[in-house]
Amino acid sequence: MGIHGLSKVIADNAPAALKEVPIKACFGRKVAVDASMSIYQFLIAVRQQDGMQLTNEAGETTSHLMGMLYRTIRMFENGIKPVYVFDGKPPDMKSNELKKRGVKREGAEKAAAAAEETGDTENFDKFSRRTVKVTKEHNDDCKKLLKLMGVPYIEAPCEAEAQCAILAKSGKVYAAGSEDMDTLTFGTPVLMRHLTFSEARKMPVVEIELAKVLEGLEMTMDQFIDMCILLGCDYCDSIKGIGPTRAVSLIKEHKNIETILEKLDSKKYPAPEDWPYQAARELFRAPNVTKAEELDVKWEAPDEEGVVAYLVGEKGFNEDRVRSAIQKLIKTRTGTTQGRLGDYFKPVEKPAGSTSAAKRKMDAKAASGSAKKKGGSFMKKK
DNA sequence: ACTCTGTCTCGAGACGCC
DNA sequence: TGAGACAGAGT
DNA sequence: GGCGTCC
Repeated sequence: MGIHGLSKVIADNAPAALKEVPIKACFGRKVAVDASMSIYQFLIAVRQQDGMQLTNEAGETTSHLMGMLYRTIRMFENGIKPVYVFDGKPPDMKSNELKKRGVKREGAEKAAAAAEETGDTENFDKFSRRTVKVTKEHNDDCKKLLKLMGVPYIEAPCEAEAQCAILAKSGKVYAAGSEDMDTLTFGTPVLMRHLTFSEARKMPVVEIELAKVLEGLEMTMDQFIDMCILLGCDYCDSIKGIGPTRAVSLIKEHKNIETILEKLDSKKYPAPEDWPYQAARELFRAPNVTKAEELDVKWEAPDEEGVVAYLVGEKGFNEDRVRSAIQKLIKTRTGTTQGRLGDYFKPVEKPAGSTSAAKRKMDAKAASGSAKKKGGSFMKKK
């Protein structure tokens, strides 16, 4: 998934585009998050010692709900307001890629079954994680939970990453929150990575600014898209023998794939047969998305009893834990907690023109960074 | 020397008690 | 699925 | 922070 090696290309060629963001500087931001990707990660990671997913008594998986509940609350505690974006129908061009994944998954399923047969828990654990597939049920479970939590979600017509990018472009949200670098290729002005606020694994939130990526690479957006296709995307093959280094220099020299194909020695570097790079390019330039203006994104009060009825009543969660989790969520919306964090609230989510709060206690680097962003794209707050 | 490919490895959530 | 380390082949 | 537990 994503663009092969793009994150390294950016780190090497446009380091100024990358910025570690202090957690406090995230406060008040709205972020579009790829729901299916999150669910996928939870299904892989949330396991018990024997490698089995968490389930209720009926045997229904609950790993994804567990992850979604706690991560979402943790985001709110840090002032991040997520809007989750669910995948729609994948584009036809992705079917090759999806087929490959399906084949790999089948292999993993056999290996996992064999390991389970022989009681080899280590290998069962290893292979069963590779069999993970996000189903409609997983998605529906999470939509139900999000609705009860008062967290908005969007059903994208096609790729969630593209929809996230549009939301960020329009200013409905500040950034796309994703690990997937192709969100940049879809044109999100800001990509936030490692947006988990995990205490244990201390991974700093990293912001990538598209404008600075292009600046560092000295490319236009169209050139950047062509470079991403050369690096390797989900939609078509790339040219054998062209890796990150040559991809960057070829685009810089020739500006687009058409010219590269003219100039490149096709004996040394033959392009794939019937290479549909133009169609891939079109998917990045004009992806199938719902216009941001047509979307209503609102964060509402959580329905505590509803969440309890669902997670405790249906899914076997511990009631005390769920209630205290929801209390945390409620607290971040109203009351004293917001006051305490208010220092960081204004500078980030400003209505047009209020610069009064520009003063805060952050290190100079961070301060200049967010001050700049502030001027960019923001919507009125509700 | 540099670049790319292939193959291998590992890790992939979050909480709370200690 | 990706990201890093490595060996090996190609330019 | 490490480690057992969540369901």
